[in-house]
Amino acid sequence: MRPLQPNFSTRERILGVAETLFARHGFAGASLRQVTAAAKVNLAAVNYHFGSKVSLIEEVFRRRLDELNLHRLTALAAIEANPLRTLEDVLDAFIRPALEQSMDSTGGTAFVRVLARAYAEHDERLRKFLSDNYGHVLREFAGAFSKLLPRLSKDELYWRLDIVAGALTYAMADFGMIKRKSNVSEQSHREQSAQHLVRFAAAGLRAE
Amino acid sequence: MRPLQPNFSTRERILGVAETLFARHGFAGASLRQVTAAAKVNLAAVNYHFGSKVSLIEEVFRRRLDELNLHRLTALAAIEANPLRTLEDVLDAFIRPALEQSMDSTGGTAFVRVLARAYAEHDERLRKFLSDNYGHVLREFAGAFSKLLPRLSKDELYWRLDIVAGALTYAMADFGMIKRKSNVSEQSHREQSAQHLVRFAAAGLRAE
DNA sequence: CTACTATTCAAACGATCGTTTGATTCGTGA
DNA sequence: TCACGAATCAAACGATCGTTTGAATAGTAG
Repeated sequence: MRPLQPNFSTRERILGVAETLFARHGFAGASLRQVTAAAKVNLAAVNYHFGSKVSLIEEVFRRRLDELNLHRLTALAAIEANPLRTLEDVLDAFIRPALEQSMDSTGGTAFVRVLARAYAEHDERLRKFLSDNYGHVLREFAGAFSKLLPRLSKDELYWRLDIVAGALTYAMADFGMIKRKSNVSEQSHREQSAQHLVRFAAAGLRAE
Repeated sequence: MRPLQPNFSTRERILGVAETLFARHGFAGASLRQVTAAAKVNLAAVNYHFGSKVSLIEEVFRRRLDELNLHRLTALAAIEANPLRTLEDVLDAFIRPALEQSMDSTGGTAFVRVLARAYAEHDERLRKFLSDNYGHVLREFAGAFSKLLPRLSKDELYWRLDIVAGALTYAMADFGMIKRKSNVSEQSHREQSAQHLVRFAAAGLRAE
């Protein structure tokens, strides 16, 4: 038995369905009744396993972001060991883990849309949660970019990184016209996406 | 008297407050009771003047987008008359009207955040409404970009325009780290923003 | 002034929200 | 087998949701 260890199946099923429905209808728009019905679990299971809807939302983020940002930092560390590293390398260290995760079989596709929603939400609690738990990752990358773009002022760099983050979030969420052609695999589609984003972002960061 | 012309004050007050609260809490997150309370009007006034919450949301978009896209098309037409037009000119025609509107005194700041939410929402009805009413504007701009980027395939162009749109939406919504310094005017802040966005987007579109 | 419509208002509708409760079932250690 | 905590369940809580109703008020045309 696993005392104090909540039922894995129920807990994971709730997290997966919540991720999907939060991506589709937003945090306020997806109700716990929809979530639990789709997950085929009892309504009370959410409060039993997570305590509240807010905690469930935070856990949806934690489950993906812990792994994602670990991969990002690992990739960044590997890049920084190379003295010949380029802007494209650093961008790739940031973008590729996100695209790879969004490709995984356990439904990471929905999570990038949840992330996009988080950007759109101005909810103070959610922003504080993300900043408290993952702000250091963004700070590390900002430092790496700063070294590679010495001619940019700090303000200017932040300006551009903000745009890059927005474009990345937007593109990854698969908004708009980007549609995968049926004759290219999901794998190569993501590979192309990463190359596009890296090239586009590098050009923007280097402009002028 | 103005028969069939709803009370201007009440109607406008609802639209303004709704825009602010939709930007802050989302379409599902902002209730009609919050809206009408903040607007100091009766709860039933929303259904009286707009019919439903969905219609109110659409009217919030229509009020701003009619004017915004008119300005965009006007600016584009002026640009296209010039045979020496550049990519930056077309981008400016798209970006500047949005930034100018977000600067106006009647609270356009909130609207760009509503727009960002609309991008994040996957709501089919809302997407169809926007596509039906304003899709032709995007199509016109895509044509203008296409002429200036003849070496890009149609797919490649759409890829990049999608990223540009994402970056623009994100940046305009004032997300992340971009903060106006207290010693620069709102006017020059927006001017700088437009220049940043145009420069960044042009570099990305021209890359490779 | 009167008649009529446009508008505002308080109140209530049924539905759904997140959360809590208390009983029941499950699963294992002793 | 028994006991006990973990987990699930149906049911209900009060609150809030969007919407509707019917009466009260405002404001003008005749």
